[in-house]
Amino acid sequence: MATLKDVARLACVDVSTVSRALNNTSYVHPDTKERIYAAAKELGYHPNIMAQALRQGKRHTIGVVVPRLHLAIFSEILQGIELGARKLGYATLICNTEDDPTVERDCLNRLRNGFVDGIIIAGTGRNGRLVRDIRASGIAVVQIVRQQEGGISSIVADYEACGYEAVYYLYQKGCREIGLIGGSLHLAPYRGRLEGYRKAVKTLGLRENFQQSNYLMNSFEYGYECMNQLLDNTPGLDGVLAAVDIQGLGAIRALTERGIRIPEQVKVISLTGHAVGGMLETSMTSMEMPAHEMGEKAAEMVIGEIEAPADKKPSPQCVTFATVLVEREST
Amino acid sequence: MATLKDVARLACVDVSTVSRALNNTSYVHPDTKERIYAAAKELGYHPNIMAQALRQGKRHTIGVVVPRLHLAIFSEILQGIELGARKLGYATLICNTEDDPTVERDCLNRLRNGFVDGIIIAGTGRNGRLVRDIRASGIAVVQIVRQQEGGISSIVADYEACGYEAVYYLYQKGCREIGLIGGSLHLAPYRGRLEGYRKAVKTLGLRENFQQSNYLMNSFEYGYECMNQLLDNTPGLDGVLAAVDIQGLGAIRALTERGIRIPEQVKVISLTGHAVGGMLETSMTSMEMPAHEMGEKAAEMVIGEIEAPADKKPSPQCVTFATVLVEREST
DNA sequence: CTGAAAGCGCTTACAG
DNA sequence: CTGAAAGCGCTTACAG
Repeated sequence: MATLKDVARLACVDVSTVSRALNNTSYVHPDTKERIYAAAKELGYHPNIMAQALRQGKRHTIGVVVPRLHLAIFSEILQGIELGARKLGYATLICNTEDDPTVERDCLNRLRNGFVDGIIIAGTGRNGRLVRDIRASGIAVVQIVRQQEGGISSIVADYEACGYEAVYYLYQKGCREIGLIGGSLHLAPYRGRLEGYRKAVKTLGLRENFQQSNYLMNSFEYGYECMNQLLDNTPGLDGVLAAVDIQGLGAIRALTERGIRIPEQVKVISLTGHAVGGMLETSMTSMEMPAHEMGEKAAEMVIGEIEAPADKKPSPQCVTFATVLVEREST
Repeated sequence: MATLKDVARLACVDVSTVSRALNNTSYVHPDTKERIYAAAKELGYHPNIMAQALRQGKRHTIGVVVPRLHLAIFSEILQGIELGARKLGYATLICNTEDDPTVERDCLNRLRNGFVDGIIIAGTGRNGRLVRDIRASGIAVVQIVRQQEGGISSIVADYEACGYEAVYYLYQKGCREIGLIGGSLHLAPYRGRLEGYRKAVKTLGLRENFQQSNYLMNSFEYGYECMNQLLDNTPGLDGVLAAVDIQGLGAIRALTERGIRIPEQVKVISLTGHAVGGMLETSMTSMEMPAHEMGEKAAEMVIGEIEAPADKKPSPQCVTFATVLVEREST
């Protein structure tokens, strides 16, 4: 790899002049400039980002830490983050933790040590202390979807309203025995949806049927298992909310296997819709969060925080997006 | 952020001693060591990776460039890459290009300039020159899935066999008029599958029905549109191969809308199965490549290349994995 | 308009 | 066993 020094030698000037010419950071005589450009081109010069970053203390890069990418809303959010970051001249580095706190810890440590100016995280919730440390050390942090730490900005959907409205929707469609397939309650999104569900069920005078399972939270099996449990334990069940699409697929499979017709006998709605819901044979009604927009907003927020002068960093804020009902064939 | 110097000052030793102690790179008196550890802990010291990398010329990080993550095989391959890299002490930085050559170019340039020791890429095929340049500049490169540049190692599935076997399978199931939904033929995987399809169809004395569309290649609409075209143009169609799962979903939708029953009237098989195929209401028969294993292998290869001494870098090699038929309900 | 020098935070021969 | 020094590749006051 050619370095500044190589270019300087070839162009017969000092490295500082080369730096100034290439960065347009002060006037350089046009002739000199031309010689420098020619030399840089001839050598195929590319600045070493590590050295630049070390020197400048800025790398125009944000890190994104997500629990999973495969069949999850995060891959959609990511597209928004990347777009937002790109618009503002930042690049994006993604770390996928598979919801493993140990992996997450390693990712965060790696990112903090000079890789990025800011971090957007949908965390496992098990590294709160580390996240706070990182923020305290001057790296901008924004939480997305999974809000965990107070005092740190976050972008979320209105999970409670989401659960609440879904119940009302099914009720209005005629359901009177509605189940909820959930997830780990130490995570805000699942907890919020349960609360909304409870509130609605209570208000409507219905029974509460909340079902969890030991399978991996974001999985087909989780939905399948819960659906079977609900069917066994709840005579008259006629509607079910699945926390995420992939659970919904499992639920649909369980219903199909028992010969139960959707939506005639049981209606199914997913509380975290992403594109896949519309592609199914019986397409799935979903509450959808504006994933793309939320990602873009997160990028804007974290970059805003990065670029704010040290004496007036913005206060942490929480932006809540409404979810919207997308009606399809499963209800 | 505390630096080596801060630790040195607090422990009353030279920075070089601190470096040696913390890295266990030569003997340091136990007492000194203890003082240093205490100091590092007290200050919450974390080494600056940029500085380390600049100094050592190694960063123990590989970059992964993929065309998309949402609903694609790449998110599954990624899990394998990450596991393989982690096992060997490397971290992974992911760049998602959305199959846009311009974005890809920027990603590659960013990665080459000091961010990573090696790159695993499933490319757009439009930055071949740049990829070769990067490799020539000493950064290890491995291509995955999409083999584009000769002279650069690659990990692929046997696309031709995949297309060939799928046709034979459908034939043996009774199909006599088999269509293929394809993708961009400048990409090796699509081209290979078409070749296999053609060969099989010819051998069996069947008609060739290859269909493309103008929609985004890896999309539901692509499959939907192609399926409708095939149905309109091919009386007696009784089997169809979709290049990727998501096209298969579109095809199934098109069939369902016309009241055509799967698999009784038309059988559907996907040539790039990933987990979603098994989760559908009518689960989809697929040719599956060992995505996880391929990812892990790619990580091993690129790291092997990184760590080989400069005088005996391994020669580029191409590893081909067999795809396996997973029979489900759509055939 | 340009050069010489210092320094970002680290590692690593070289002495001792 | 430890310190002083050089240097990775860059940028940026400071002179001139």
